[in-house]
Amino acid sequence: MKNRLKVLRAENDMTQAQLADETGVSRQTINAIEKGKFDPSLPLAFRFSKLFNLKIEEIFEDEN
Amino acid sequence: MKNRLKVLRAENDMTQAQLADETGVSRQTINAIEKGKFDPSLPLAFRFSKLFNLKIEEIFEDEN
DNA sequence: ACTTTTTGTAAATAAAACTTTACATATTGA
DNA sequence: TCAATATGTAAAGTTTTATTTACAAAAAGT
Repeated sequence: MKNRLKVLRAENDMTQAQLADETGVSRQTINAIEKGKFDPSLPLAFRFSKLFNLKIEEIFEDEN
Repeated sequence: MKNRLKVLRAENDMTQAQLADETGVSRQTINAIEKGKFDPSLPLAFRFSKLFNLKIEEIFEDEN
């Protein structure tokens, strides 16, 4: 599962720590997701979605 | 997190076992998600989405 | 009424998501 | 160049998602 979090952060001038803070997870979790170590839970995906005003499908791409 | 899986199954005339089969999880997992015991992972949410040709947001509703 | 199919549920286990602490490296900026 | 901020990563632990086996109850079909 690919994601555009790094770009979205850049566009919104946010650090990993800020994004973590706004979505209620740890900075390491954001880093791990950006680095593709694991996928976020569905609830967390919804929080990204609301924060960036984008559909989940516009943030995450299910490869395969 | 609410979901419309039960209704979508009904509309598509599927049993929990069939949905489980088509999305690659166990029947108990489908039952638990329908009953609200837990939320699906993001990858599983994408599989429901593709199967029913609906956006994740049209299947799952993030209450709160 | 009886049988088959479907749904609900439970317990034990496994796997994935996420936390905390901690430290190392990279980037920015004074 | 030095200090501060941001990012990458690792290990150990907790929580959440999912599996397997198994059985009971409800619904549907004959």
